Amino acid sequence: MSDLLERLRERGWRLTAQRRVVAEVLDGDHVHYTADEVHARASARLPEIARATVYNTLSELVSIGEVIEVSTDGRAKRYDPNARHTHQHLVCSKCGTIRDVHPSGDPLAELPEAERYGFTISDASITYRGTCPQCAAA
Amino acid sequence: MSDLLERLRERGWRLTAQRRVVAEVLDGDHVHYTADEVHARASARLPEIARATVYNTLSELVSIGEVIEVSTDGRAKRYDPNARHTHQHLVCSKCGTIRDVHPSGDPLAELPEAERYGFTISDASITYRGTCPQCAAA
DNA sequence: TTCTTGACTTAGACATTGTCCAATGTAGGA
DNA sequence: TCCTACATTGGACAATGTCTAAGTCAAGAA
Repeated sequence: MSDLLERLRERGWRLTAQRRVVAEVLDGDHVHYTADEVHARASARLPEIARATVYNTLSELVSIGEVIEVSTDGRAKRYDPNARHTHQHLVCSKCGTIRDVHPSGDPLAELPEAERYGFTISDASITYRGTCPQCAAA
Repeated sequence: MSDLLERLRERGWRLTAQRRVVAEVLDGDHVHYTADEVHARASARLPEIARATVYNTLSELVSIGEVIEVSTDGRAKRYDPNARHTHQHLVCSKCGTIRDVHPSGDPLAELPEAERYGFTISDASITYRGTCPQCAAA
């Protein structure tokens, strides 16, 4: 994740302790925390970090494309740092767990011209829903 | 939409004025209101209808599969009454307009077994994002 | 190194969306 | 018509996110 900090610096960002901590929390694959979870984990390392700062930093990371915002259920948005490799999401309807998955087709190519209504389409995201093994066993 | 009322009656639902009004508001294709918009439109016909009643009725319609809940942006969920025909959604990133669309492939079939992580998958939804003609012109 | 400055952070008020509950009302069967 | 279980109401509450004014600080300049 230090390369993320590097990229941020190249964009002229001021590297504050708060931003560093948020970036560290988001480190790793298959991480899909809510803003609140990011705040909780960041607080563990930097107790005085403000909620607003976490929201600000997450929004900035999303706007420059380093992190993807995932809203699967109308509850809290989740933040997915694995933005450099296109992938889709598999969500457990019961516990809300999210996995990154890689389907075979290209959904963008599968939308006929007649179904585009003049839109300029930039992106397609697929959400698979089901029950995870843990919840199925319970 | 009177057939919806008929189906509800068959399920043993009590047909109250409030439920009737909510069903009427949801009548038609390409309708994707938020709960608040449903409430506003229902209030126009039945001024004393409570917010909680609208939420209750919408939840019930979703749980019996007459209406689909769509959360495209982490803001308010939208309610899509066109549930009997499977379809996907095309969302304008600027104004939030939603259109129903029908891509060619079957996303469920495109998720390899190795990418299912033991989940029992029940459903796949695709959200296309882009800019609608109106917003592109502005 | 120290200074300066504009960007960053903070705390808390506020906004939006959704849920819950006790009291009241009523649809539909007896 | 009367009963009663189910539905509705209104308002409190909860969860998530946004905004603002005042204070703080990273990083370049001198």
